[in-house]
Amino acid sequence: MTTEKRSGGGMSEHRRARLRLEISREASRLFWEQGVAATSGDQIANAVGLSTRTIWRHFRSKESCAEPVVMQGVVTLLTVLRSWPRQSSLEDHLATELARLRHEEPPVDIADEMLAMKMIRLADTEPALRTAWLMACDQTERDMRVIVGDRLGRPGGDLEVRLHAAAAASVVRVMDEHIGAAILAGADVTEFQDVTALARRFARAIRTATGGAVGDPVA
Amino acid sequence: MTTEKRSGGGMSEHRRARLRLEISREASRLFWEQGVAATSGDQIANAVGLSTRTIWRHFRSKESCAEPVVMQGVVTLLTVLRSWPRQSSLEDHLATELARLRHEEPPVDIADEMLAMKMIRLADTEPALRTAWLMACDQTERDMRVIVGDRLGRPGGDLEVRLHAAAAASVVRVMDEHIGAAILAGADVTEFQDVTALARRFARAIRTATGGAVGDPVA
DNA sequence: GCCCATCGTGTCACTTAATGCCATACTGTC
DNA sequence: GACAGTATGGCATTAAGTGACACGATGGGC
Repeated sequence: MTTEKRSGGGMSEHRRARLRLEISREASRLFWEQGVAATSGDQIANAVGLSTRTIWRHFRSKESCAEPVVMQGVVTLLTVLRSWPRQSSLEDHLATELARLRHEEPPVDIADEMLAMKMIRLADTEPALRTAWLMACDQTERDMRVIVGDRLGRPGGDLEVRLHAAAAASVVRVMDEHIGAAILAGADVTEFQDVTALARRFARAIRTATGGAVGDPVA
Repeated sequence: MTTEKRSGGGMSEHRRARLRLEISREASRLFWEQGVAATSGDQIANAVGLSTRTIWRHFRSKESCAEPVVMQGVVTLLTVLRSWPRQSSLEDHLATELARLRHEEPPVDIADEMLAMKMIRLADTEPALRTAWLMACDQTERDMRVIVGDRLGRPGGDLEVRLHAAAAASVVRVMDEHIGAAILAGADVTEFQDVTALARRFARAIRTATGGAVGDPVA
C-alpha cells in the first residue's frame, strides 16, 4: 500500500504492460507489412482481438502503439544499467550482465528484437513513427538521469548530470540504430554475439560521451 | 536555375519558410495561451488569416505547427556552427559569431526566442508538443552530422561521426532546455548576456561530450 | 500587349483518428 | 455471495487530416 499505488481493484502495472506490449506487437507487425498510413486502428484492434475503443484507452495515438516494442530494444540495456553496482566498472558490469542474459530466463524474445529493429528502420522514412522512436529515447534519457545522478551523487536535475545522461542516452540510441540497420541489411549477426566485445564498445562510447565521468567504479 | 531549384513558378523556399514561421507564431501563441488540446486547426487558420486547408498543406499535423518556432531557438546556433572555419577553435568561433549576432542585423527577434522557450517548456507536460521538440532536435542532429563529418574528414554515415554528432546535438538541446527553463522561471537574464562566457560553456560541453574530437582547429 | 503553364489557395465532401458516455462484464475484498 | 472498483464494448460525436476541383496570382515567352 505504501510502495504500490493500490493493491486491489486496479489492473496491475505488470498486466497492463503485458497488454500494451501485446497490442504493440500486432500494431508493429501491421506497420511493417503494410505501412503506417495503411494500417487503421480498427485493424490493430481486430488483430489483437480487442475493441477499437480499448486500443485508444491504452495508447494516445496510432503511432504510439509502436512505443512498447521499440522500447523493448533499449529496456534490457536500461535494466542492466539500473543494477550497476557502484564498485564495478561499466565494462565489467555490462559484460557479466549481458552474458548472463544470454543463458538466463527469460531468453529475451528474439522476435521482439527484430520487430523493434524494423520499427526503428521504418522510423527513418515514416515521420509518424520517428516520433514514437524519439519519445522512447526521451524516456530512456529520463531514466538515465536517475542512474547517472545516483552514480555521481548529485540530483537528477543537475545540469552536469543531465548533460551526461543525454550523452549516454544518445550513445545507446545511435548504437541501437547502427546495429539494427546493420542486421536488417543482412550483416553477419555473429558480429554482435560476442558480449564481451559488445560491452566494451558500449562502455567505451559512453565513457567518451561523458568525458570519462561515467564508467569507473565509484567510492 | 542551378543553385535555386526553380527560378520561376514555385514559391521560393524562403517565402515558404516565412509563411510557415508566421503560422507557427500564431499556433504557438494559442498553444501557450489556451493549451494544445483546446486549440483547433480552425483557430490557427483564423488567427493567421488563412483557410484551414492551407494550414494542413504546410504542416502535417497540429503539433508540428510549433516546429518552426521551436526550431528558431537552435537554428541560429546551427547557422553559426555551419560557418565554423577549420582553422578556428570552437570557443573563438562561437564567441565572435555570437557577439556579431548581438549587434548585426537582423537583431534576432526576442519575441520568437521567448515563444520558443515557452513551447519547450510546454513540451515538458504536453506529449504532443514534446514530439515537435524532439523532431526539431532530430533535425539538429542530422545537420550536426554534416558539420562534424566535414570537420573530421569522414562521411556523415560513419558511426564515430554519428556518435559525436548526437552528443553535440544533445548538448545543444539540454543547454537550450536548461537556459529556457531558467529564464522562464524568472532567472536573471543578464547571466546569459555575456557571450564570451556562454560560448565557453557551450564549447566546453561539446568538447566533453565528443571526447575532445570536436572543438580544436583542424589542419 | 497577350497567352499559357504552374503553382498556391479556398471550398466542399469525405475518411478516420480519438474522445465522452453509458451499460456491462470482470476481478478481487469482505 | 454481496460489493466496490475497473476494464471493456458499443455508439454517438468531435475534430484532424486528405482528395478533388475551381479560381486567381505570378511569371515567362512571344
